[in-house]
Amino acid sequence: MVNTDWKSYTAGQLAKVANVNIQTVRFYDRQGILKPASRTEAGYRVYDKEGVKRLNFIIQAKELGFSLKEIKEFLELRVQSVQTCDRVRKKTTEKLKDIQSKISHLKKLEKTFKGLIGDCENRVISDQCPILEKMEV
Amino acid sequence: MVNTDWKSYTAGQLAKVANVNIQTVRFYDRQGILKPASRTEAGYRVYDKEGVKRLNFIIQAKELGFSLKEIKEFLELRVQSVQTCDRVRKKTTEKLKDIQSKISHLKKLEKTFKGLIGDCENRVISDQCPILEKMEV
DNA sequence: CTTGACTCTATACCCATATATAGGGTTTAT
DNA sequence: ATAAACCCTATATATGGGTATAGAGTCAAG
Repeated sequence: MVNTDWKSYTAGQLAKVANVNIQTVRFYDRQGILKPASRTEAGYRVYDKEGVKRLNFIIQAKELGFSLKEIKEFLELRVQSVQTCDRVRKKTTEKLKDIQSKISHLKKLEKTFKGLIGDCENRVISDQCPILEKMEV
Repeated sequence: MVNTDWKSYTAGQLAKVANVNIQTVRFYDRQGILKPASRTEAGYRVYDKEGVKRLNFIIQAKELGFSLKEIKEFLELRVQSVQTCDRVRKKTTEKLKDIQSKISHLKKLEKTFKGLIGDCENRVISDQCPILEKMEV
């Protein structure tokens, strides 16, 4: 029985499914955040499903305002031994705070935007910047 | 009675309170997102509290993954007339979706990170990337 | 066994977002 | 009235995150 769960992708195919430029895939490889599972004899990159997942994670994290450097750190976090555990917990806890702060800021922004839509519907006319007016920054 | 609520800031003072480089303040001015309330005779930028709010908003929004161009659009959103209303509502609704999608992604990430800290505390050792393992992207 | 569509590396280029520097004017405290 | 500490503009440089191009190899279909 063949493992139908194992699908491989060339750099170009991976780029296509994730809707990015092939150069971006190669760039991420060079940055050390999207290494292929292997290479063919001819040197072609071979990615598996993990690669797809990884690339999608990178794209998503970028949209959330994390830098490639931070994303690299995320992807490198792992509890390989009891020794590394403390370091990982520290780093993770730190990043968790970032995440929670982003969520809370986004929620404020969400509220502000909803208010703006409401004003819009009620024809509340004003020349002030409603975003700044409403945000209790 | 003097209006003690009206405090003014030079570019340098504004930079200081927001903890950014003064060049950044000037850069944002040039980009049209942080225009001073006025200028002195000598051409010095004069900012008021609104400027402080505005700069803080810019910094925060940048952290949430919005570009200066998007931030500019945010700050320009206003219901000045019934005519502009539809455009504003459309734009705002669109951006609201962005915001909500970011919140939902961040919540997943939050969950993943919490799980990772838990594993760490329970000494769950693994060589896999826990972030990708746990994320149902 | 060649043609078209891929792949590779290396290198150059690009845009957004700053930061630094040069050269000069202004303000303020002494 | 002068020195230190600001401010200004203009311009050059830096950094992150790609994107494009050149030159060459690989692979599958006809």
